[in-house]
Amino acid sequence: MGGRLTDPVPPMPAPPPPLLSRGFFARPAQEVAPDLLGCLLCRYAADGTVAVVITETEAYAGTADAASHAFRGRTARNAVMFGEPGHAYVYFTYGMHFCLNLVCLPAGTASAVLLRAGRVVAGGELAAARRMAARQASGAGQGRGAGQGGGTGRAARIGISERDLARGPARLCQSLGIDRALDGADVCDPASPLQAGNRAVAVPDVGRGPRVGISRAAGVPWRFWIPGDPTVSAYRAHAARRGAAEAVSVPHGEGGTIAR
DNA sequence: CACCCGATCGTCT
DNA sequence: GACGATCGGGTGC
Repeated sequence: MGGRLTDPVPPMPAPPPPLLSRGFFARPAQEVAPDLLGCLLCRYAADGTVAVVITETEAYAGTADAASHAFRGRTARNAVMFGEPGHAYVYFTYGMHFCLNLVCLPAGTASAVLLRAGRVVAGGELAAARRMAARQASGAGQGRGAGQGGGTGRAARIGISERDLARGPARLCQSLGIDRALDGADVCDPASPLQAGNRAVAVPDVGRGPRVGISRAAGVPWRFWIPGDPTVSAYRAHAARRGAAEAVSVPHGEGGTIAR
């Protein structure tokens, strides 16, 4: 599907609510993360606009945080995290997914907030189309898809519920059409393809608990969410390494540095 | 509903 | 040469 080159570019909607300031992001990630709940995230693209209200976030404290991509210092991949606050740090993971972070603290320090989930409030159809395309592209299920509904199989069924459009960090990126091309985008710039706006909904309460899917610093409660919101993703502990021997003792006393 | 597993490849050891 | 800041489908209780 998708637009033809002759399709007119949709007009940019009126500017979203006041954008978040650079100063908003120039704070520790663990302070910014809960404050981002309820805020808007708008993605402007040639094929349309999609906006979400942020419902779940996680803070990563850079070189001081063993779970952060910046823990071991600056590399080509995480360079944006060491730059100005208010920019997008987008990374590719598991060979097929993208995740979006917003950089915190002044340049020179690496810190960021991972956006784990959102509620789509504009551009739902486009978001659903992107989600479907992504699922199809990754060869959903056991190949063989072509056999049955193949040829005419178009939109006969709606495979994605509204709540699942941006439920999870990779799904959120799919719905918003975010990939590495947006690494470094300034979300405080009104001319940017990705912008973050002030709170669009009240957030009377904030849930807090351990971050999802990490193996190091697994107990640190730096995940934040809007309690009761159905778009918040499910908690998953880090997957145990398959094939890894269980009782293997550390060959060379790693010391007692294992924080549990 | 709670696990379990495979897909897939860039990044860092 | 492992190991992921994941997702979706499958199995089993």
